[in-house]
Amino acid sequence: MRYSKQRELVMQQVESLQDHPTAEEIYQNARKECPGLSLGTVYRNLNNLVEAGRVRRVSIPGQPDRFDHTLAWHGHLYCTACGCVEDLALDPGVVRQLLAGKPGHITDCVVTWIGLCEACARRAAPSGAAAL
Amino acid sequence: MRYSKQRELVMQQVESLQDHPTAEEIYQNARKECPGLSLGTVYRNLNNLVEAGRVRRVSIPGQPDRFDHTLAWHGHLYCTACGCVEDLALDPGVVRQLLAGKPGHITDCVVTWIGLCEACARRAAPSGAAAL
DNA sequence: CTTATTGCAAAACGTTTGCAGGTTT
DNA sequence: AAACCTGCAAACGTTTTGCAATAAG
Repeated sequence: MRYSKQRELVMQQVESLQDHPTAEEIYQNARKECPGLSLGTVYRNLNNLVEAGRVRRVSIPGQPDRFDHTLAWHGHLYCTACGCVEDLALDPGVVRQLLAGKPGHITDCVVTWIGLCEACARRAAPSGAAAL
Repeated sequence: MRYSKQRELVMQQVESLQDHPTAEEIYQNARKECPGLSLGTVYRNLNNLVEAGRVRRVSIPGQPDRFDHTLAWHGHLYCTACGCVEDLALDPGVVRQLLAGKPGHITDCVVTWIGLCEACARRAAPSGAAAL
């Protein structure tokens, strides 16, 4: 893979916008530093970086793909209220159990929680009310 | 929700094509019994049925949505070789741990395994060779 | 000099929607 | 008759692609 200003810029954006940006968000931010940048190039470079293992793709059902600079295994919480995506760690024991004794040949396991993030949950049930 | 021939036909297809059909597959099959059926109607009815809780939507990253008649909680294995999607049960203890102690207010948890199904894994590593 | 990479625009893809007409209740 | 549902076709949002021009090695 040959060096390119655009690719490094995309990489930097994924690292600095740590909140799992979409391609569009990366494009809008990167354009400030490189006005001629095109959205197609952002997509192409995100695919390059994912394939090279420098970036992870985060797919949330019904949403555009997001991109994550954290390479270590983790899951994501998608908040249906504010739309944010938060990293959620998983106990190593649970991860082991998730992968153990499965048929076939597992190469990856994606875990996504759907619900409200902590801030939105607090907003929804203010006065210390029980939150399921 | 008012009765309609088309909706019941879509429901039947999800039940009889038990291998998590896509909207397109449901459309192609249902058209044999109802030639005038349109793809838009299939999508509209799948959305109705999902909203009514009679059908579950299965989202696999980078793939068109699939639909599942099994309502009980379970995960899916997506085979990158043949493209099939298989149900995979999860130990109730693991499910409890997946949901316990999470911040916010979790309403659902999606678990998807990526790899090879049993048949494709056997094909890839024939003579009893170690798999992973 | 060779070939990866770019910007652009068009197209692909899965899915949704507006509308006029047909069905269900 | 009122409300819902349909087929059709156009539109949508996201992502990919073909191309001629540019930049990297």
